Amino acid sequence: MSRPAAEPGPYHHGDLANALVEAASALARQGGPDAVVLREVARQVGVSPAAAYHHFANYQQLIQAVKHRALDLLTEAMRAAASSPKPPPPNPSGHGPRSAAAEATRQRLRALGEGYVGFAFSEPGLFRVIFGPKGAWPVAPRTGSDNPPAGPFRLLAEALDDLVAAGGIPAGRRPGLEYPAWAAAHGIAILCLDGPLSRLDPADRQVAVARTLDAIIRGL
Amino acid sequence: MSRPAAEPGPYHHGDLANALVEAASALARQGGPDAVVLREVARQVGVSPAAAYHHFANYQQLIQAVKHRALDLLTEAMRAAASSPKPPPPNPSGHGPRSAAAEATRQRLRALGEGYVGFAFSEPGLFRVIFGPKGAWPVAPRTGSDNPPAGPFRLLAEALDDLVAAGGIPAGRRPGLEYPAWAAAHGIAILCLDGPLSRLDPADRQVAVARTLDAIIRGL
DNA sequence: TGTACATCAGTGAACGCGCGTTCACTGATGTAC
DNA sequence: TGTACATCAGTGAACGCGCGTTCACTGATGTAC
Repeated sequence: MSRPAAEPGPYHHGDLANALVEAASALARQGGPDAVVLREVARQVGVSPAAAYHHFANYQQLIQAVKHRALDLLTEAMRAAASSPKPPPPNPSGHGPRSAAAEATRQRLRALGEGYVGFAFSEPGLFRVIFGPKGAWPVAPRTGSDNPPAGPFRLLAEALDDLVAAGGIPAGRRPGLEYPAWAAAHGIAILCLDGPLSRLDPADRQVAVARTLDAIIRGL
Repeated sequence: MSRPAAEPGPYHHGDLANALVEAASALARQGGPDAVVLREVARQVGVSPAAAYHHFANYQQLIQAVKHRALDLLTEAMRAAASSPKPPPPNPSGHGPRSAAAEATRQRLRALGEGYVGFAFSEPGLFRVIFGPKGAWPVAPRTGSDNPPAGPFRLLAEALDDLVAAGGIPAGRRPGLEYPAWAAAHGIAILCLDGPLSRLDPADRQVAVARTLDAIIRGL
């Protein structure tokens, strides 16, 4: 873990604040929230622990910055997953024909979920920092808020709005649908990551995720 | 936190192992995993920290016992919620009539979910211990296992089997349905407890839970 | 029924660890005259 | 153009904390004879 400290650079670092956040994020990637230790962050940058206090009031501010950064990455992962074109699956039996527009939107919604869960699996450390106990949430997402902050919640809300517009779900059922959608994706992610499903082998895990997204989209 | 130590009892406690687990569980109830501190547990019981080592090999064994106990309570809460009789809700519009047996089973499934989430809200400390990072999971729940260990997972699996038997879902869709059901319940619980939804006021939270259970049961 | 003795279940002090944070300080930088 | 000086951004040592764990010990218990 503790590499030999970087060779001493110039006395003034120049951009220590960013360097600290960067190093802290790297530690978070590898080891989650518990690995984000102020002293170790300073060590990585090659600076004394006290130096950090010229740029952050305390530890909370540092971890908060890491959290913010990780949340941005999660948002970006979801956006990328949803915008990469995917062929629609064969029409599922038993429910008759559906509108192509609705099906496409549903597919995009599913891709958002896959992006979310995929990020959790590919960046478990960052995912744990985002939802871990350290640091507060920037803004409380609220249904019906006129302008929710950009992020996973807004992407989800917009996709659901689109699905209503495409006729995929009755408008009367729209309010509060973010909750089940988010809960399902988050639930399967966290159960597989840190919960009792963490012992599933990758194939079974894949199945669990697919079943979950299938079911929740069917149920919206 | 640290009350004045209990008055010294007899030199030999008599049932220190149980007393330690009990005290540790009480701390867990109030403060979650982080509150389960060996030294504090010993303090509560009125015994030196070293005494614990005559009954537990190490801290892991102690927290494991607490986890086990909490898991039993969760199981019991679910069982109780599912067995208390509830009148079926008015037939939801739009999907035509359903068999009464299926509807009753669906209702029981929902009650299981409510029991799960209700436990998370009424015993957040214990819930966090169950799913927290400390201590390992007793047994990995696996779909298709012949005899899964008693617990939430088995209750869920049985209810789903019953729903198939009652004709509530096609048998072909049964495999792996535990995952979406569990994920949805767990997801909404953990998002409301420690996640970004923790700022919802109780009424909104109630709505979020209801929507989630509605959607996932509809989607199974 | 009494006594020696092995065993069990406690004590109290200490160890080593790593943390976030503070303190008085000093080296580097840039601006006013 | 050079110099005094305020300000900024580092240093290194230390503080206080609480943790899990170990150690040599001692008091209580129960069993064999």
